[in-house]
Amino acid sequence: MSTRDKARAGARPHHAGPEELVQTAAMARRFYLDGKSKIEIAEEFGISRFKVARTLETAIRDGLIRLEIRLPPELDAERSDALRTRYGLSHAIVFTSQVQDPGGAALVTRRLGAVAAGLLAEIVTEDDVLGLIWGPEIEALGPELTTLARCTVVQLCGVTPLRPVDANAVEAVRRAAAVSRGVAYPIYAPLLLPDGATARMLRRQPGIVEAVGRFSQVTKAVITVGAWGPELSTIYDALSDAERENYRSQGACAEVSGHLLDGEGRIVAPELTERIIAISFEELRRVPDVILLADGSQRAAATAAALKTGLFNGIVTDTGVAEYLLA
Amino acid sequence: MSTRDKARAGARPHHAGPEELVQTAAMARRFYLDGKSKIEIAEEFGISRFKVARTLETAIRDGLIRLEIRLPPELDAERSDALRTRYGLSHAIVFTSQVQDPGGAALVTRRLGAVAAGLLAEIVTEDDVLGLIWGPEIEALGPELTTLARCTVVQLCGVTPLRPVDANAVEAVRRAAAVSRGVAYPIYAPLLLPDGATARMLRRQPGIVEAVGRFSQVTKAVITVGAWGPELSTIYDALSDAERENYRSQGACAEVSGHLLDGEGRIVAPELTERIIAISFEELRRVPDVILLADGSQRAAATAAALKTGLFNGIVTDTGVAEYLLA
DNA sequence: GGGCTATCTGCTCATTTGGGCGCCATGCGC
DNA sequence: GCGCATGGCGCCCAAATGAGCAGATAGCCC
Repeated sequence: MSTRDKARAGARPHHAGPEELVQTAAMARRFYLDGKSKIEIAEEFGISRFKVARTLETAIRDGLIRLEIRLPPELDAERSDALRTRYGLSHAIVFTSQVQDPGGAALVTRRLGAVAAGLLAEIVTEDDVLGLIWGPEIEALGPELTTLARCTVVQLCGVTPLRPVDANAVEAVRRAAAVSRGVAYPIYAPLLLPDGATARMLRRQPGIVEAVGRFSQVTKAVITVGAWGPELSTIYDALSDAERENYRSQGACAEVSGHLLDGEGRIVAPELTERIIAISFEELRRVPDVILLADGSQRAAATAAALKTGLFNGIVTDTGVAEYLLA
Repeated sequence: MSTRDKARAGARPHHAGPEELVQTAAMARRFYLDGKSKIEIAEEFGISRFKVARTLETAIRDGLIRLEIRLPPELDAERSDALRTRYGLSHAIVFTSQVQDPGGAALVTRRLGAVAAGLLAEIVTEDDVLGLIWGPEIEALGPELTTLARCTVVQLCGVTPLRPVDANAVEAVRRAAAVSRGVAYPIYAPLLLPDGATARMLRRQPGIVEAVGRFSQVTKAVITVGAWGPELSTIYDALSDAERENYRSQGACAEVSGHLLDGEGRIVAPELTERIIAISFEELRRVPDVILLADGSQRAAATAAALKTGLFNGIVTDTGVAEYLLA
């Protein structure tokens, strides 16, 4: 009879009869849903277990049986996985962004905040010291935080409110601490100062030294990346035109925690480092989990540069950026 | 951290974070689609293989991963399987019927013919001797036959054309033989005769004895079931009103191969058996594969009775009948 | 604070499973 | 008609897997 099967089948497509279809479906249900073993199924249908295995195999290959992975629609499992594998990350979450959405940049940032809040709720434990940088993504994160283990929260840099919405700049840190019922260490100081001396002096000020002194204890840091352009970087916006152009000519492409990076992730303008109040790359490198928040295609190249620093083992980003990173 | 998971999880639903969702999705893809082993996956994600197993397990349980079995829409895999299991059949195929379809009885019969033709194409081999009873379902089967192994085809009963469409009563046998390029043994004689003597005489006639003599060689028989009512049974339609009522009072409920059955599948009116030209139950019992074609809810009870004879190891029927049989 | 419970975790061992192999029947080209 | 290629089939054996178990840990109730 099986010989006839072959004869009837002809070429590859193997025109299956109703009996075979129904039987295959039954075997698939038995195996995948009822959890029966192939041996049991073979006995039930009076065939060899190898036949069962091959039947299911070809059924999957021919698409008769399909595996559907249902995920909240805002999560992009495929790109998340690709990103994680490609960049060797521990955490990689890509959420879907409607690229064509016109004024949607702010909306994308809000969704980033929600996803990042979910991630923090998931991975932060009581023993963690959570560090938050300052930036629009962090501000979007704040309101979305609803659950958090009782951890300490440390602000990782000063703030330079330039836009009205920045008024609640340190709000995220306070909000995180409130949600987690933990201790908060905000930094009430500008991110960028006129010179290194001022910055050094400020770092020793009470209320600031408490936070800065805890940089080395941070176990999970959430960092944003800025691109070298207006409204895309807190540092860029705080500099003069001449400085902006100067650094651009030096190849500045991205900004991470107040540090400027070129396209290869190397620090340019080390002198700027003196003038900021922010966690350093050396300190960041000792943090077990450093998660990069990056949204918006305008920041795609900057995100790539940031990843090249090797500082990050986690990323939360949108489809657009992910596609750039995977291209 | 896992302890926090539990704390955060709260009750059963386990509100999963994005990281977990994405990771689960990645593991599912690795395991089910890429064919990686759980051990490999465990190594890749830095967890134990047990954790991988449990993650996938709960993902399936919670519906995050779903197995979709795609089948031609006319086939009802679930009921086919249920029928097969419940009645211990080798072949059970249920096709979907639109019950509310008003004049759809004929349409259902046509679909039954198509499905049955597919089944025969699938299971009949060169070595088989295919036996076909006479009835509306068989007539619907004929035109649908397009592929058939080179088998011998034997008609299993005489015909009593009462309706115009019955003119081509033996057409199915000829058609089957033509498609299979095999030998046909039709029976040009009435199914029901006035008395046993006539029937016995006819069975010895040349052209009839060839077919009747081959009843014992049949390896696959296709049988229909009639209900005890007008237009539902070839025998009923051929009897007089008095006889109909007589047999009804004896409990006649179904008609199979010219034999009347009560609700329990027992033969009533054995005297009628003398008057027919049709394969007997004894002969039928020796046929390895006996497939029942039953369509239309009017025949549901009759089908149940027929199955109780234990003659059948296969059935092709529609959803309505299947539901009755499973109720 | 102290046990108790529920849960998660990884382990051992028996079972299940798949890759690769040879066997056999069939179809095909010579 | 006859070898040869092809594909299905089942088996061997090593790898993969699951069931059940024991330890650990945190939450919880008294």
